[in-house]
Amino acid sequence: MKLKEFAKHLDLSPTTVSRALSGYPEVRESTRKRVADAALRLGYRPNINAVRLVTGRVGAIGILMERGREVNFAEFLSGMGERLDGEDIDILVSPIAEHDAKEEMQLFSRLVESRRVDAFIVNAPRPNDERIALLHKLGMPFLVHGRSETDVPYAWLDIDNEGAIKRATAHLLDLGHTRIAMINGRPGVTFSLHRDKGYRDALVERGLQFDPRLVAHGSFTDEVGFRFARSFLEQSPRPTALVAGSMMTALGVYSAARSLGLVVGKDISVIAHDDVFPYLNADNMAPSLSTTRSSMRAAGKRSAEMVLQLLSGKPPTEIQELWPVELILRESTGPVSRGEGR
Amino acid sequence: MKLKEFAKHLDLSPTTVSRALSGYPEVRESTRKRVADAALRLGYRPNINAVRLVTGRVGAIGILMERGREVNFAEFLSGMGERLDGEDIDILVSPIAEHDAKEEMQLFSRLVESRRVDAFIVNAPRPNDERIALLHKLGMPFLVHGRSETDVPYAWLDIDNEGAIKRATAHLLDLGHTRIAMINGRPGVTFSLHRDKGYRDALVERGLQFDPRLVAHGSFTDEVGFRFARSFLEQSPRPTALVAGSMMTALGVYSAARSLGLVVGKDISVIAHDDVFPYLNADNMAPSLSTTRSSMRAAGKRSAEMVLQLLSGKPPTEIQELWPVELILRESTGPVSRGEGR
DNA sequence: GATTTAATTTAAACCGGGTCGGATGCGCGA
DNA sequence: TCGCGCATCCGACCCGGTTTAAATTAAATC
Repeated sequence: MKLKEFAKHLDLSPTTVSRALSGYPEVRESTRKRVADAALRLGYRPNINAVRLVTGRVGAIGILMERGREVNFAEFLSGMGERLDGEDIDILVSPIAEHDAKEEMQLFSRLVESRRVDAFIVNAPRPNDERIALLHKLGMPFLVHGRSETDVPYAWLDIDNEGAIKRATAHLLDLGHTRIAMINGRPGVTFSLHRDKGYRDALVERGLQFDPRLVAHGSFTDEVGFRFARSFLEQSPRPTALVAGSMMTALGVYSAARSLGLVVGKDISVIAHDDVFPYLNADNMAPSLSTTRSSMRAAGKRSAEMVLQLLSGKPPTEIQELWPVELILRESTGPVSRGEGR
Repeated sequence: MKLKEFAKHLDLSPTTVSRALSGYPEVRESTRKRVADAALRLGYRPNINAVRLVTGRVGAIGILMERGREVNFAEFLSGMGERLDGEDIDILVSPIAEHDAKEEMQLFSRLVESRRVDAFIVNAPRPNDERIALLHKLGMPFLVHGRSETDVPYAWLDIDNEGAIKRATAHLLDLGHTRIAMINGRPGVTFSLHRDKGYRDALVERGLQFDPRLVAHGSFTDEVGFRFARSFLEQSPRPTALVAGSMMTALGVYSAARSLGLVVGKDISVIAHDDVFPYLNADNMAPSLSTTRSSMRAAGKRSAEMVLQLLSGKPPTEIQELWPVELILRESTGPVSRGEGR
């Protein structure tokens, strides 16, 4: 059913019908009601492509899904959906493989320039992220989930990675641990840098020296967690505590500890960062896992909200939020055991 | 830059330019080249909304992301992306909460009727799934990931859940286990039903009786795995083997076993279904986990391919695939230990 | 060289709505 | 009664391309 036919049914002009449905004030209330009812009854719905052509809006927010970041990603999406439910805005996901940087940027350019979305969400930015520069140059509204160091003014939502890891590390120090290892995220991305800083600062404040052999970088998989944890735990002297970048990493760490006959929470304390997945709960691990916690879903929801603000014209520099991170202590952390530590 | 301006630059009519870029045969090769070069140089790109309006195609495949199914979902998406890379087709994700069925269907109807996508992928179908009926009624092309029992002819891609679980169960029986528990997926969805059938058939073929107290249904989370595994393992006589619906479930099962002082692979054999996540590897678990394995990513990739076939006019009934599932034995399965079993 | 035929190119008609700039009609005060 | 303002409604043009049908040009045939 097209607008014209539909309007004829109602003995009205297409103009009036269009306005009635879009809520313009110059339509009599009774007329509007009549139109709305008929639309429902006859199942009329404006052709979305026509609307988009004429309004210039696409009705979609774009987001890239990088291979290897799928875990948190789904939760983030889900959060976005919560907020976008009812708005007439879709989420357009472009999965991209981890090509080399150049190829990735090309793909990204194509995506942005083809204007299939009204705004973009950029994940896991790096300092001076090229993507941010490009989006800014092209005038495409965007929100960064995370932060970047750049001259471009931009909107962002980030969690306090630095503070979280600093606090976690400090807590382990308070428990008497002095050799604390960390399995961080991929090298180069801002959040990994922030976490590194938090870790170092905590050490420095206690007068301890940073030991590069105790820090590793990699993606958030059990594989990486297992491998690095093994190599850390085989060092001598052995670290007595370990900060893990994600729940998946922690699973690998637990396995590694077990494979070496070490008891988590006693021989080795573990704190991991938890994005709060509905399918993997720190409380259910054995022993239960101490975590720095921040809901990825909540971040997704809030991000959607912030993008909407962006689209309604609020300046990017007024759309910036830093979220605190909780530290939740469970069984995986304990005082350094006798004979270990300093 | 609009088509008209761009054409003027080239001293050609918009028609010819449009055709040159779309690869129609009635344009001289030299002309086409000239146009293509200029397009690149001047950065001309057809307005996507205009193209969509006139062609009637949207250039997007829709897929619903149900809360609670996020884990596998991201992998599936990623696979789709692999195939869709280069095609001018986006993935439109609509996250939906688990409302009541009615509300969910309404949302679904809105989504489908608004024609924002060219085709749909339906996940986790039930027998006689309403969504399938609706899509069929509306003439919207769709692919079902999984199967449904319905009169409607439809395209689908499914893994052989029944065969996989039957084989897994049979293997456990071969090892001497007679009390085998199963933590299946959500009740009501087809794949859970298929798995139930595989489980029962394996038992029946060995002349064993089905015991409803040994089967549970729930979503694929560690929480569910933990809870059900505990309750199974506290039964007397205790089951000596357990089939888990997912990797996450298995994590919960491992925790439950540990919390009861039972050794996986010795006191209790475990086989889980593995969708193959890059971040969670059955080999890295301690002990390593025996699995029925089928790549969700591969399924996503193939699904995208099948949708493309659908869109190019191939009849749905010719687009149906059942994938076999591997059974991979690792350390978590072993013969029933002395004193246990029958 | 005139006539066909094939190869290119183009003008014009859409695709299906939104919205600007008037119409139209009615009530009210002077 | 006339003029004016307000509440409603409508005609026509525009969004930016694709595609049909027709025109133009080049190549082929006799």
